[in-house]
Amino acid sequence: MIIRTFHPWNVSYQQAVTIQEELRNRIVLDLPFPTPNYVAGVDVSTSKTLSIGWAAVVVLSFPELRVVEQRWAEGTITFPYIPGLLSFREIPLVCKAIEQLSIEPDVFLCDGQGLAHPRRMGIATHLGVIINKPTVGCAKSRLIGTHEEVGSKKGAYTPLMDKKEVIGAVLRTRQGVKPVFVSPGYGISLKVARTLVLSCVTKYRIPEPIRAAHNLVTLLRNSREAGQNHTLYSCS
DNA sequence: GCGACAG
DNA sequence: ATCTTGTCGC
Repeated sequence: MIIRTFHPWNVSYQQAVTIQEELRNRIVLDLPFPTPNYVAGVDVSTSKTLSIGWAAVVVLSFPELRVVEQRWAEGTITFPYIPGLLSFREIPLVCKAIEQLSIEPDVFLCDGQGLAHPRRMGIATHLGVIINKPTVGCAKSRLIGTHEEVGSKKGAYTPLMDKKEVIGAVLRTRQGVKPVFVSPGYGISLKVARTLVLSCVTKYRIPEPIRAAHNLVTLLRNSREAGQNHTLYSCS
């Protein structure tokens, strides 16, 4: 996939916020979105000590949910984790992985928020604006917004509200576990985003594409940082 | 001023 | 996100 970045990543906190406010005007939610053939999952893992990280994008066929392509990238992580500015920390590396794709996914599921963000610029939305492809935010916890209790059955959901605006859905993907926070990233409606996430869930809380990407980055990190652990074990 | 706060 | 063991429940 060809990616054209139109803003710098090495920026200050204030510059990052300004960029988000500018990019907000480029959000589109009504791109054509037929039933997808390929759904990608995106995730990033960071080193516990060094300032490096790994990004992975895994493409699954839909609705079979079989892995058909996976790409990854290793690189320096410079931007700190600041709630609300996650995209400035993770997207540069994510783009390095996405660039290598030979298949062009119909939609990308991201581990984080989309519109459910103070400036409507969660990592999923930011990524979508950059690659001009449909994206969905699927976070494991809340950044902003309020909501009622969610039903206990798989598929139950309740709107996530910011003031009087619906910014996402709190979705129960499995009985007996915490719900996930789904919000449109880019080029997709909340309803379609929510049903897509549910369609990508099998027996786990997290939808398969994101799970696959998370497994890959975890594998990469472990294989790269195994050295210290092996030293500890060999002492006994 | 204080608390909350994706990954 | 990362650290970190066993343990309780479907």
